[in-house]
Amino acid sequence: MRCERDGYAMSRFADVPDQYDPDEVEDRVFDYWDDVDAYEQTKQHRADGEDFFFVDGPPYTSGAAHMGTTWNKTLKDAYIRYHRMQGYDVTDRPGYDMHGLPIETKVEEELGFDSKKDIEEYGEQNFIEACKEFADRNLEGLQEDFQSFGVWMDWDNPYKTVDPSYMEAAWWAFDRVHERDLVERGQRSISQCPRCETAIANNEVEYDDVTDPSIYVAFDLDDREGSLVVWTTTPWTIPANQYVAVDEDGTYQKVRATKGDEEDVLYVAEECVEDVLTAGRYEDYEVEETFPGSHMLGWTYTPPLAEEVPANPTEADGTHEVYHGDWVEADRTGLVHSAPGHGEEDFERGQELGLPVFCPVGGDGVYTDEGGAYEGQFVRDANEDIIEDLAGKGSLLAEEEVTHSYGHCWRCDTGIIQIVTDQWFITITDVKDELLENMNESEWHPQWARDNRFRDFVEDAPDWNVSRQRYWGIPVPIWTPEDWDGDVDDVLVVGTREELAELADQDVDPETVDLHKDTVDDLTITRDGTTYTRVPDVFDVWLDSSVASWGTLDYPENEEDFEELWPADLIMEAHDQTRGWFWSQLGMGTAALGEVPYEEVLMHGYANMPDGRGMSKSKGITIEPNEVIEEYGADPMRLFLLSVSPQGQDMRFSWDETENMQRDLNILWNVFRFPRPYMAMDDFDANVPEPFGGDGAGVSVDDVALETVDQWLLSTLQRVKGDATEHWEAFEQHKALEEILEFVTGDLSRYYVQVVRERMWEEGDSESKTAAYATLQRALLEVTALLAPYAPLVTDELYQHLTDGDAYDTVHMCDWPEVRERYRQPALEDDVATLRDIEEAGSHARQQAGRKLRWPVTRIVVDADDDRVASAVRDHPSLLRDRLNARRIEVVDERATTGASSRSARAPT
RNA sequence: GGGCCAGUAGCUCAAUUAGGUAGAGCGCCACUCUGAUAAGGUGGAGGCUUCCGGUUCAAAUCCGGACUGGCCCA
Repeated sequence: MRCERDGYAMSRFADVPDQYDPDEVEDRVFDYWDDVDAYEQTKQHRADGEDFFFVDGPPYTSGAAHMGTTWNKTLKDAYIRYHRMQGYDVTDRPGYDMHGLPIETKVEEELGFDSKKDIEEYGEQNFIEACKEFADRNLEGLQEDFQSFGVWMDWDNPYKTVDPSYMEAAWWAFDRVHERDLVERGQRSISQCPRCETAIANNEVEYDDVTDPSIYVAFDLDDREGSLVVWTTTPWTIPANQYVAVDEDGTYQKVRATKGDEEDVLYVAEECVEDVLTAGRYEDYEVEETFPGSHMLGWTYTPPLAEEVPANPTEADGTHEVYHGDWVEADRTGLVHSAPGHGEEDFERGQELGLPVFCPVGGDGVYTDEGGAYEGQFVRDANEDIIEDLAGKGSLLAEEEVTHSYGHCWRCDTGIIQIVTDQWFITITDVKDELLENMNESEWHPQWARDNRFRDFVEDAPDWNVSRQRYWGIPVPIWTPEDWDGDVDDVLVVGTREELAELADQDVDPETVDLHKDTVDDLTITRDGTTYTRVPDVFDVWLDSSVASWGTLDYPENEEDFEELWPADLIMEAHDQTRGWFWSQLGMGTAALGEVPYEEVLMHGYANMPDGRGMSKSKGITIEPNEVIEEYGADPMRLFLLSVSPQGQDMRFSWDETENMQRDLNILWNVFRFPRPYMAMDDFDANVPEPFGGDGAGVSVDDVALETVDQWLLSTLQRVKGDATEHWEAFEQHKALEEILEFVTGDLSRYYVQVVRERMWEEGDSESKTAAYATLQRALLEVTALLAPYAPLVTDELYQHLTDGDAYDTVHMCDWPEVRERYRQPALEDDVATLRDIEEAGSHARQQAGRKLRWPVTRIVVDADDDRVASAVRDHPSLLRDRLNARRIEVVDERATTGASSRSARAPT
């Protein structure tokens, strides 16, 4: 038994503050939770329940919780609480995504770094340490943020993607993927951030409008008069030109054009002739020939910058020729300058054609010595020289500017460049069918998210470039032999710390080894006389969270939980994760284990501003969760967040609705407070049934003579519980909330309390009064439990009062309220609905007649238009009589009266 | 540029599944009550259902097209 704690007195029916003050409730309940270890007790309480494996999508530790993460964690918390109340032993380990380029760039900013050189000078180890500190700092902030609105997860034991045990989960998975022959090293055209000097994934590219040169260039044909006209916005790729692509089915023309004394013969697509010649400021032209693109295949030309860039393999077979390209459209000129060393399509077609890959640009965006005349220049800076050189040779037909959307690094906003480099891939395109099959094994809410959005993404997904040329990440666990020829079968992939210790030439303690780059880079492996060294890359940070479903269980270090729990029963994230975590988990799960690692997905939306705009911290367009908590409280904020659909649709934050939620909680508070003085006076022995943590003693609704309205309330409550449960099971907790709140404000407050007030005022012993007490007690207990997942703080305080501390230590240990069929009386619910309508009509009549409710009237005449109305009145005469303060209620058959509408009541005679 | 989702009262949402006069709660205004009073009661204002076309006796709903917002992709 508890008694008093820090002024939180529990004596029966006493000390309930007059008003609902969310701030004070929060203070009291947070302290109380600490005092009684409410969270630990609740978990312990369900320890023997059926397992429910929820996996937390780890938020990235580069900032504070915003409204989106707040909504996300509130949803997770509510569903975890609901499942616990349903008896499940729920896995609730929170996670944090702590590696990656975003943190590196923030740390670089803090340290005032501009490039990789600064990092190298500072020292890899120091830099990694700084990144870890940064991530840890933010993690602490997030933990506090999440707890500030009552989220119950295992805060003492979060999974961190930077812990060796977690990193090992990624190594293990990658080893599996390698065993399944899905790891490949190869050249690909990738997006490269020249500032961060690393490859970035397509989904890390952000598109912004920029102004670029727009040039038309003539490539002189070798064996015939005239030139091919190509168009590009990246003059810096001209040095790497290898071929020109046309559409073999398109229509092209040979045009003889003149300006002044000058005469040029140009080849362009028919549809583009007009525009090209206008751009080139030609005065006149004549079409000499019209033919399909196929006619031009095999024509050769001399690249205009051959002299400036001698390294361009001009002599190689098949270079500087015209080929067909599927992607070519009659846009601009209809002939596409192609550089297999840069563009993705250019590269792939070039591979098909067996053309050399010539990329004279380094990872920093600077021309290498292969860049010839442009060596040492940053590509964008070289544009000017290149355009000038082209003009000098008479190859520049036109120079304009164009504003178009262009890819930028998601972190540092530097314009990306396409270059071909060696990267490590997981070739998920080899298991595309399996991915699609596995995808269908998972159930999504809403379903269209899977069948439209996600399917499209999976179908189009290219191989996954998992390597990054950076520092703060999980090192790629590949060791390559000296003089490696590039065959992946010859590399060593290390799957665990144990294995690393066994293989490494140096002493490694698997218990304490840190797996970060600064540690493992120095480790070598010698096998059969050959020394292997680690590749320098780290993993794409998306790979980190892709292994969360086993990383959260510390697998492979701990095998037991994995065997029992995996795959996840449920995950829930916002719709941006279709390309993110939903995808990376499916990809990694399939590649490593052949399975999708989650069974159910709840995909919610984004938290937008009240006017519908997206929130943006950098633009200062945000509403911060702590502002809302300060203004209206944590419970009201949660109630609002949980009052909107969690299925795919964006939410507009609403201050008004949050205020309404506070108002509704205030009504609940008032209803709860109302009977307490009377109960105290009568020393009412309140009952707390066992599912609510009590011993079942005291006066329950089964021990008293329930009156009609009591029975009605209990019946309605059963309906609400039934509906609420159905809504929760369908992942529509917002509909459940709406019904519960409607019950509280509409049924409990507005009707039941009004009806039973007079019974409370009866002096001395009264069966009727006791029945009302028991009914209210029961209804309040159940409502409190129903609202516990939504408003965990205030409901716990109400619960303490309702149980007088003589039950569980927290409402969150209660079972989810069950429907009791024996209390159901649908006919009575209908009758009372009718009576309430009549009462309303009666009140109206009184109002119009100027007779206040305190003045009794001798009779009220109900003009019934059907039998059900008539019988409702006849079956419950006293209820209506009391409500309308009439001596007599009469029902008149509709045929006997005229002019009155149905269910109307006439006041007074 | 392409895909998906959304657009209904001041706010949050119903009604769209199978076309049939657009509803609720809150907020607002007026009146009222006063033994839960930041509660309760009665009445009221408030909508060309984003816009434009089409199908139909009939469209918020079905079809086509725009616009706006969100996410994703290029």
